[in-house]
Amino acid sequence: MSWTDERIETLKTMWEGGQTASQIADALGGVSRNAVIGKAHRLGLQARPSPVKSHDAATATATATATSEPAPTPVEPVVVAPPPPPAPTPAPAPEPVAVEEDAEEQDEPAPAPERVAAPQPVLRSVGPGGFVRQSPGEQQPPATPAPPRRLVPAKPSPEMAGKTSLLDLNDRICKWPLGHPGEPDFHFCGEKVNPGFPYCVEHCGHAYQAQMPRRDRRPPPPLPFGGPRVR
DNA sequence: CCCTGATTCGC
DNA sequence: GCGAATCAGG
Repeated sequence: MSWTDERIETLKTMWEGGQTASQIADALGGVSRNAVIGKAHRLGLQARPSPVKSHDAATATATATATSEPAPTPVEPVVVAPPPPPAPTPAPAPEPVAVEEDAEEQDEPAPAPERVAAPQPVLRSVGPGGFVRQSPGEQQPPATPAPPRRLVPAKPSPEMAGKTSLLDLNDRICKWPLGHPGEPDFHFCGEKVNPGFPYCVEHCGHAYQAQMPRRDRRPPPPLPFGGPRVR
């Protein structure tokens, strides 16, 4: 298997969406999770909570040098760290998007300085790919979940006529994917969104459900990015 | 044991 | 560039 554009796209989308390497690996099929991780790194995607990465010093010194001098006692032994700054910075910065030449819409650019403090209960949502997403109030602002990248050529085929293509996506239409990318009739729902959400009311119903049962292994719902093609 | 991601290194 | 082997924490 080789890393085609489409597979790389899927990898990025899933990786940034918080999927584990294993999940991505067998969603793609034909690659090991190691391959996925390797590729992700080569792509510069990274920066994800890893269980293994702390290499802070302090591990070495500990090993008892029988003779005193347990610690040089750096200045300020017990001073508690200063109060944490507010800065509610969402960690993953999905890299600045380059493609966005769209003429300014006639409405406000929506700097949205004030975040609507949505009293979201601890509610996880499961996206169209069957993967867990953050609740809108929790972290991800009501923005496009998938990279606003150009996946598909403009409107190559007549089949696309009347369909909502990637290019038609904007902040107020439902981005629920229908079909698989690459397939001739792949398009998006296109309904008017449920304000504050990336999907229309109906699809929000699908997207946002309490994640109740055990975190079982991948359910088989259709992936939005052309999941495990037949192997 | 299982899982996870990170790194290395021969190809 | 690729990914198996290996490492290492949870």
